[in-house]
Amino acid sequence: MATIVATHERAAAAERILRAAIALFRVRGYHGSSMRTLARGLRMEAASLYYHFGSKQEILFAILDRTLDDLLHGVGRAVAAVEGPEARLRAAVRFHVLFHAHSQHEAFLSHSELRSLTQGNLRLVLTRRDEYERVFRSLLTSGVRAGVFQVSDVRLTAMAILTMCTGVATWFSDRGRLAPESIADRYVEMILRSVKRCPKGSPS
Amino acid sequence: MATIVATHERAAAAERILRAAIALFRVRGYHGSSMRTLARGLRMEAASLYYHFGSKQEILFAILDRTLDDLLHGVGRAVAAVEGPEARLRAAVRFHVLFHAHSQHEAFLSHSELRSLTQGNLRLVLTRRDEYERVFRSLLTSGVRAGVFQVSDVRLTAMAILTMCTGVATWFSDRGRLAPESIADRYVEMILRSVKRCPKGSPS
DNA sequence: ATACCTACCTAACGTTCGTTAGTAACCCGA
DNA sequence: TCGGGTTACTAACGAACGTTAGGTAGGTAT
Repeated sequence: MATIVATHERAAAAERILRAAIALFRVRGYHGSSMRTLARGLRMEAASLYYHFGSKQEILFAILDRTLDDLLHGVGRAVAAVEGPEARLRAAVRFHVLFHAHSQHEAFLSHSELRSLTQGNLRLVLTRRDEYERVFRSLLTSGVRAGVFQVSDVRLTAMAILTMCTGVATWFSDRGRLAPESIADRYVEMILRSVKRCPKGSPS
Repeated sequence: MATIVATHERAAAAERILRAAIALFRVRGYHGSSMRTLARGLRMEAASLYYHFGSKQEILFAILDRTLDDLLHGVGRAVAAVEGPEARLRAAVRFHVLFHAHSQHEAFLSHSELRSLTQGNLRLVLTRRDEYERVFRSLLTSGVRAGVFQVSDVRLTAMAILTMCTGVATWFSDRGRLAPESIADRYVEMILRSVKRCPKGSPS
């Protein structure tokens, strides 16, 4: 029991550090943040952080690794909950936007601090990011095959959709005009308008 | 004449420094790049950089300031060259995408290194960026008023369009599958599909 | 020939960086 | 009450940071 409690508290301390690091890295960037500044925000000494993490780099990787986990599991659950390419794309886009609003800071870091990862850690993260992007590409492809989408270039369209939604993390504000749900709804509409096959023969 | 030559060479040296800084900051980030590393790439000593720029911060600001200049003038010229809300939005989007492919690195920095600016410099840059965004908002508004666009939220749509196109700077590659022109064409089509008013009453 | 300016250099400044070693306070089971 | 593990601390390491002072080689103007 003692070890379980200890483990819990240890995990909780690590969690506190990660949360503080997310907030700090988001504002000042990884290289612009020092271990001493991070520690100060936690009312600790910098050296104490090394009890929980082996290095500064390990902290960054832990943040990005977990964020990629959440993205992959989240989009998997969202897509599995409905049927058909259109409903699934709606669900995937909706999840992606909501995640980038709710988990704004870590989502932002997962894109902006890739360059601060060591080579090995970058490879690990990019592999999972590719996997995530593949979900969207395959949804588009299914829709095109089923005749409900009309897309001239699946790869490009997937990138366009993802970067558009990812951008939410850069400008979203809790105290802003629009709630995450509203933003997600409108993004879903915009995106579906641009990929849906038009019944009449107007496009391009 | 001597002074003119001197001035030219001085400006050329400053230009070389800016170009090297753009490449370096892009890869390592502002705080991840040192004056010594920057100098090494130029076969200089770090101290010599201070003959051309007052500080590291001044180099970053010079990059972002000029990029904002290019964006504002470029979109102004693009929009002025054609008539009507739809043609103008096409032109603006086209310019924005092409700029973020051709001037990829500095365009990337103008978004990713805002947080590395001092407060005063940030204010200057943000003022101009707001001005740039306003161009797109007013194009959308004109189109809605003219009845050619159908947009539920102009502000949100403008942000969506801009972040989508800005994203090009993060993934574009010279040696990639698609030329900037092709990317611009497809982006223009996607965006216009999602803002154009549908003749029939299907949307939402 | 002299004086000056330009564009760089070497050397060093004080500070901060990530990280390690060694230690002290605390809590728990025995 | 004792001993061991947990979690933090203080102190310090060498390296790297942005920046400044002062000097020097070479071209130009007088």
